[in-house]
Amino acid sequence: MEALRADMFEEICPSTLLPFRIGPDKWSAAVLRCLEDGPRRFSELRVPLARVTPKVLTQSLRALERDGFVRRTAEARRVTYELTDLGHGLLKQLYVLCDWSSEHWDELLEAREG
Amino acid sequence: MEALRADMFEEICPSTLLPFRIGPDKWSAAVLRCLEDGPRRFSELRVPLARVTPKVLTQSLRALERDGFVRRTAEARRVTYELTDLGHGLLKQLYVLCDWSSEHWDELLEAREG
DNA sequence: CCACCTGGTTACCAGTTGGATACTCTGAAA
DNA sequence: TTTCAGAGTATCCAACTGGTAACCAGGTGG
Repeated sequence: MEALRADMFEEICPSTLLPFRIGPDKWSAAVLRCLEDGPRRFSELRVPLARVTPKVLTQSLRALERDGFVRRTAEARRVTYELTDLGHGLLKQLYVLCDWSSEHWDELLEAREG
Repeated sequence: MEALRADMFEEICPSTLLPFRIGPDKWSAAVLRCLEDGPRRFSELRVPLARVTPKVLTQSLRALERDGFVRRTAEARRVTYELTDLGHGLLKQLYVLCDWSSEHWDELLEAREG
C-alpha cells in the first residue's frame, strides 16, 4: 500500500461498494492494508483509521489476532501489531478480489445505480 | 458444483469458518453456487437451501439481482433465476478464495481452536 | 507532584440482519 | 368448486454489529 495518510478510509471510500468482505469484521480489510508494510503501533493505526474508534479498532485487532492473521507484541510502553504469514496471504486474496472488481468496475457500478 | 442435494448448507457447513463473505449478505455465496449449473426456480433453490426461510431467500435473491449478479425471469406460472456474466465472475472469485482457504485450512483451523 | 501520552476499557445505545411463524395471491388441476 | 402448488409477503422479534462518550492505569518528562 502507499504510505499511510490521515483518514484514508472515509465515508466515500469506494471499498464500501465492493461485493465482499475479507476478515472477521467491517474494518479488517483496512487494518490488514495498514499493516502491509510492517509492524505498526496502536496509535499509528489510529491515524489512517481515523474514523474507527479505539474500542472498535481493538475489537478488530483482537479478532484478527484470534484468527491468526495478526500478531500482537507488547514490550514495555510499546505495543506493535504485525501481519503473520497467514495475514499476508489473506491480504493477497484481498488484492485478487480488488483486481477483479476494478476490471468489472463499470458493471458493478452500473448495477448499483441503474 | 456437484448436484443439488437437500439442505446442503447445514449448521456445521465449514464455509461458516471461512474468513470472508462474498456477495451482499449471508446466503449470497450459497445461492450463487446453487445457480452455477444453470437457471433454477425459486422452489428448486429451497431444496438445497432448506434452512433459509422464503423471506430471507427472497431478500438475498433481490439483493443479488440489484447488484447485477442474478437475473430474474418471470413467465406465467414460472419464475427462474440465473447468473449473469458478472455473477459467474463473482462465483469464480469465491472459488479462488476457497482454493486459498483449503490450502491453508490447517492454519486457519488451528488459529480458531488454539 | 502533576500533567501527559499510550493503549486501551466500560457502559450504553441504535441500526441492521436474520430467523420464526403465519398468511396471501394466482392460475391450473381434479 | 375446491384444492393445490408456486412464489412469494407480512409481522414480529432476538441477536449481532458498530458507534458515542467517557473513563482509566501505568510509565515519563518537567
